[in-house]
Amino acid sequence: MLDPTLLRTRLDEVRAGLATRGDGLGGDLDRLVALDAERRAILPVLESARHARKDVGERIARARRGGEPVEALVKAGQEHAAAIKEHESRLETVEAERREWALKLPNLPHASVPVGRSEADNVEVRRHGAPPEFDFAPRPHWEIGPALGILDFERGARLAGARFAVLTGAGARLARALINFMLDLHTGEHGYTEVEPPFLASTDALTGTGNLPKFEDDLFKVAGEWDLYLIPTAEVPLCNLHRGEILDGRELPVWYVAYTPCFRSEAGSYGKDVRGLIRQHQFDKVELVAYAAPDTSWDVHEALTRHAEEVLKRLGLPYRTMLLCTGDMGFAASKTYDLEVWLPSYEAYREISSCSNTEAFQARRAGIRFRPDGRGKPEHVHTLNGSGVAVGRALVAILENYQQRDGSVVIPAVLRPYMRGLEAIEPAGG
RNA sequence: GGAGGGAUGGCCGAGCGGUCGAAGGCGGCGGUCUUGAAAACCGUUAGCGGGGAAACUCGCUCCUGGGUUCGAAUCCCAGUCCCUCCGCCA
Repeated sequence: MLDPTLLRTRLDEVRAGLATRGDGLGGDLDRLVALDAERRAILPVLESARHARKDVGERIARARRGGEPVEALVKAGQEHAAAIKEHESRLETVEAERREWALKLPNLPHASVPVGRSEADNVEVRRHGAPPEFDFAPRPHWEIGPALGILDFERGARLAGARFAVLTGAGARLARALINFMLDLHTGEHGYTEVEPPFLASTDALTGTGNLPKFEDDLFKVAGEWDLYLIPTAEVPLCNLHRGEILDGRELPVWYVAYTPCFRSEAGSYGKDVRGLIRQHQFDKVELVAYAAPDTSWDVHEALTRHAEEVLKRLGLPYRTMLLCTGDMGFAASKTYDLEVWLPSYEAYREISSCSNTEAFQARRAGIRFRPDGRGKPEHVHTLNGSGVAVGRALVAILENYQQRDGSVVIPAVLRPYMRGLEAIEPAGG
């Protein structure tokens, strides 16, 4: 949610900022501003009516104690009550519509974000490692995995349909090794607190992060009388951990990391990445979330991005860091870095992590505030999130970048302790 | 799934439908006493939104949402969460 004061006082800037996202929402803003003005007009009228009612109530109590007649006062009270009811219902109507509009507006891009229309306008900020050079024809992971007997798409489909896969043996173990390696790195060296949250979330939680009301189609909803969805990312539970709370500013920033499976219906992505593990309905991810005071959140954003990069560095995977342009950013983000890992099968860098600062956008929706010095007026915190990193895509990157001529796949050194010392996954008996 | 009990300020805990935003205690803060501290004593201490330069002032807030009433922490209905017992279960 955008700052309502900003909407009131600097409408033109907001309009210009949102336009760079290319969502095309000029008229929406006018309606929103009108509703806001209407709300603010009703409020003082309603409040003075309430005051009058309260006043009459006290006079009745006093009259009664003094044994005086109260009929006229009661009559006046009834009239006030009727007026209040009327104003309240009007306010309710206006407020409901205002909120509906407000929740559908995306975040304003930060000034340092390049203006652009699509992926093509993103800016590379740094690069690490170089794509491997093979002296044989490298194969894509959807051939390597099944050949090694560690990855099975047919059986995934048998269990749940298209875009589901099964990992077996060393494949399953590799996924678990990646999860444990990442969690150990972030908790042990980067200072994160590990969380194991519910894997389902309520409408309120998903509204807090910005997934609802606009993107319900991307979610799996639980059938029956449940107000629950499968989480599309651990960002949802981690950002809602402190929903409705007032934090102590002296304890900021706070850092959370969680491993969870993630579930996305990927509606609207038909035909994209149909082969392999790149785009699945279910995938594992280790997610980083930070709550920061506004004056440090941009430093925290850089730090969090570096924490995600460290995973790729230690895994020895070549990657580059991209600053997303205005047109390619997610709904809640004010600024986003994507980490893209080299995938030989695509002969391209593909997204493996996305690190965003949402500033107060989510905090305003979710009511997360802090008191700077532990006292005084609460302000909204800034929330940040980043994949640290996507497990499925990391597994893909390892299979493809570490493949050998004989069909085996070398295990990156940092993962071997998690693989009982296994140095490579061999074709024969894994 | 069945049967009960509960939700009040930072915490504990009172609260006949009418100056109740709420007794009392603890904790916190300020002070007296003391070389210093403790103890004791005195005072003070909820949040949110709006108006005002300020003193101050208006509204909302006793789990949430409805209802009854001139007036609800208090009465009625629905829901959420927590606890105990039974059943079931990893």
